[in-house]
Amino acid sequence: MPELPEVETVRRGLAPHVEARRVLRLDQRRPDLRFPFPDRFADRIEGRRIVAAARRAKYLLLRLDDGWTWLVHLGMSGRFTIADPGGKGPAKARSAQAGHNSGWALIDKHDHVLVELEGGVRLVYNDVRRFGFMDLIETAREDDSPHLARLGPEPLDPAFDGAALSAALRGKNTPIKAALLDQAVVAGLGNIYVCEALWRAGISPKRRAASVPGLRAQRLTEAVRAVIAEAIEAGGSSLRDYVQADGELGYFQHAFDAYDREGTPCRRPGCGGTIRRIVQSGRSTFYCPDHQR
DNA sequence: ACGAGAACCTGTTTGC
DNA sequence: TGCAAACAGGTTCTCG
Repeated sequence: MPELPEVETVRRGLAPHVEARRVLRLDQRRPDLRFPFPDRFADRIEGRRIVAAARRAKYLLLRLDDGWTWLVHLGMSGRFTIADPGGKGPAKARSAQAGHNSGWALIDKHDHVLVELEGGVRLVYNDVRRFGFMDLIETAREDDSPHLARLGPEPLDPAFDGAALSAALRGKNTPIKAALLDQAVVAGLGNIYVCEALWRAGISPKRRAASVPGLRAQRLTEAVRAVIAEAIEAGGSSLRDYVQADGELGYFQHAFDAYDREGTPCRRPGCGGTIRRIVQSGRSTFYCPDHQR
């Protein structure tokens, strides 16, 4: 899934196509994704104008002109793309497994929400594993919504500094790897970028979170910031499912130093270590035992 | 109260 | 070659 850089890339891809456009039709093709859709979901969006495409952590926030925000989480395999009226490009990127014709050209069986906007713009939300979800929240009170209320700082926000991270990690016995995946500590990191940030900061993923204060925490915030900024710059990572809004693939995966590099030489100059894979709270961690302490 | 693990769902890769 | 187990970017709930 999409971690913060991928969601930001999707946001940037969608924004010029959706902003200031009215939603003419929304076709919700099943009652739920990870959770049920809110009541009268399509009715409450059809006829509204999308005034802005924003993002908080891994949430895409489409601001509507009636004071509500259409919240989208892509889960592990969600894609939100611009459909090409000609059926090429994104349709191809969505791996056109035989679908059926619904008046929207050929659709995939995992295309769960189809949207038609003014000007002939069509959006497709596709999600194979259905871990994603959508909701409608009041824009003025969105910070109090259950989805957003407990999120920590954005990694690129200046408020995310060494002192703030130290404070968030205080008293935590869990490994630093797990702590960074906690969206209340810092919002938007996932398995890949946590591994990358720890590699850069030279911190062992097994180290107790509370033992990363002061200078180490400072270095860690800088590593997180750099990894996230570079990944956004590269248009995100393309693993199995992820594609940008226009169906193009991201490039950051070519820059991984740790993630999915088990058994390969550590790329840190002069290190000489070998990347190892371990499992922490049920998920793969990739790190270099030599320079990550 | 905290932290580890399971559960949610489908598709692809790996290993015997 | 074939089949089954392992694994995949996230979040949330339960259990100890």
